[in-house]
Amino acid sequence: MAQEKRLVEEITPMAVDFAQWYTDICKKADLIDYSSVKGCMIIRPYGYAIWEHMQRILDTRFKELGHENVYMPLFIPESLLNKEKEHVEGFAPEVAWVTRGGSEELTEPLCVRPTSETLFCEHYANIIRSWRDLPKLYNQWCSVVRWEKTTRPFLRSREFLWQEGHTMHATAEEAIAETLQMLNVYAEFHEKVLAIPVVKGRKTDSDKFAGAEATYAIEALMHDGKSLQAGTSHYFGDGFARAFDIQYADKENKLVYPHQTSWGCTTRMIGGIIMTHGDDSGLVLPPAVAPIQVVVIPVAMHKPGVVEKATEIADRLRAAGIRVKVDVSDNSAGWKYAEYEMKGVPVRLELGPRDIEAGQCVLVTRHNREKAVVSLDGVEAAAKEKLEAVYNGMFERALANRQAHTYDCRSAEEIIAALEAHGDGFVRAMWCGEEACEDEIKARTGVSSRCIPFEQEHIADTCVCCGKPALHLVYWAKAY
RNA sequence: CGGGAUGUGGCGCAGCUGGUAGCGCGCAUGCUUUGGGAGCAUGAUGCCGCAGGUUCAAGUCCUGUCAUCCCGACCA
Repeated sequence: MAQEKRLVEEITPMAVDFAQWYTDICKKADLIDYSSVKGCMIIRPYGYAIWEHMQRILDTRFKELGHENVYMPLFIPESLLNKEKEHVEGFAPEVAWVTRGGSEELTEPLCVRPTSETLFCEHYANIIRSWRDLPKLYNQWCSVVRWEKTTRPFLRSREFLWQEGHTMHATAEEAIAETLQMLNVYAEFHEKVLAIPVVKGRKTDSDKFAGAEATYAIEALMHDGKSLQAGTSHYFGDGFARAFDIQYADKENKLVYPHQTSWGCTTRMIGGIIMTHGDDSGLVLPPAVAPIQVVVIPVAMHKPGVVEKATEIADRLRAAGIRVKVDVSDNSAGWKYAEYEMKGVPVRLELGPRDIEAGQCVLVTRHNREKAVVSLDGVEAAAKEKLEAVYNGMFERALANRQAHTYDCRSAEEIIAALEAHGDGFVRAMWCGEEACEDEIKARTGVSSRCIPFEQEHIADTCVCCGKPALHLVYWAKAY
């Protein structure tokens, strides 16, 4: 029996082993391969194509908002990295160093950038002279290196791809507005493009970026109830400007310090897609970033006219602006169904001799496997409708999952009980603002503070930990 | 970085008290098939993760190392 043979045994079920399920998808959907260096993954064409769509959409948005792309060097001299105290203390433990060039020891070690604040600052110090030079709205797409101890594909690799925006502004107000604007860009990108609902908020001081005055982040809840920080935006005040001696002459000809921001998001978002939308059959891709939006599967391919018709339909869809692949390989139709489900293709179009005769085809949406028979006349519009339906279905399902796993708690005991009863998820609880309470909650319940959400609610008067008057509602969760 | 597990054809695994490496899937070729991972036939593919050591002899024993996974501490 086919059942005994378990032909479809590619992916470990989520319920059996979530981490293995995740890794299986990364490998079996052809997103990545491992390399010979720990934590450095090979992003394969299918995975990279997803990243390219993310890049294209974000880059367009950044440019609409006035940002310009630049490229900064890969290396940072040790002395430059050391200029801002908190920054270097935060990053030093995970920095990779180059100490030799060819056969010569370098007189000064070079750090492989873990982030580029220092490089941008050094440059800004040279080019910002007058209030007329502001704002500076720079962004770069690059990879950075952080020598992580525990690594996982997309979620935590030693080298990862990202974009980092670094901006300089005349006033604090303007810089803060930029910080929040970019956080909103990220939030909107996640919700409208990736179909991942996010919580926007501010990080607590203990979780702040090294050297930042305030760090804002978006947090998304994954299938296993853990939270993924999916994008961050930092406000630096003039701290780096002072450390790097960046000054400009304002309109009164006084020398003043500009105010700075930085913001970034990474290939980690691909991990977020996997863990938000994936299922036991594999990846489920948001249509907007899917390398293949519609896969056309000719059924009974050997019969005359089937391949021709499938190709014709594919051409029509392509002409309508849809990313299409028609699979004419000699695998069976069933094999192809499974294959493209594994790869998360949002819509499958089945076309066989009976369909052709009837002037119709079958459209199957990946996220819920619903089949619909549609007329070949106007198949373009039908496919677009389905892509829209996939997006909507994905977002609603992810939102419902988050709501089902968000718990309001008033004590550590309630937190423990809620997680025990309903599984890991977001805990919403009031906090007094003391780091000691943050630490204690983490020690007692396992959840750490994720963010202080912009959308505040007053669900209790007192801190969930110490019972003193509460300052904020905080989202807590186990985190990636 | 601490605790645990695992490295054997592309993938999944077997290989006992050391004795010249095997199975399933996949892959190649041919024929028959094709609406949910097709069948038969023939065939190819191994520095047993890597480096040392013990031994007449190492996939097997010992040491080290690298990688992957899990649990902690740290982090996008």
